[in-house]
Amino acid sequence: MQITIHEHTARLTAFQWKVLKIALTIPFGETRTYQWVAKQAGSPGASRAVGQALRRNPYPGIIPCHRVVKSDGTPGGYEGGSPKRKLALLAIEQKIAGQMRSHH
DNA sequence: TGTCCGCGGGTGT
DNA sequence: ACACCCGCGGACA
Repeated sequence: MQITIHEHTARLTAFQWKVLKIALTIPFGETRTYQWVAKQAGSPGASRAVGQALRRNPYPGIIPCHRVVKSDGTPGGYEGGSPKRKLALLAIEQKIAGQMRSHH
């Protein structure tokens, strides 16, 4: 069975889809900044708009919006303003990534 | 730290 | 067309 994602079904704009697809390319255990995502999307300076797009992430858990953090090192927003879960997810990912490396 | 302002895309009216 | 909203960024104190 073939699955096709129709972009209009989730009511997201082209820019928002672009942002979500870019988020998918961030490797496990790593982070990028909102600014970085904005540049990848071809709109440097649209970092706030990136936040808006990530907030509308229709596939939480699949699209790793938690890997996008602020440029000053603080985590930035997550699921209605709880950075705790965001930090916890990142800590887990980084721990697992480290174990994977040591096992080769 | 906290505050302030510019920013660019989105949403409602 | 307009006003208002933001999961931001950079500057400055």
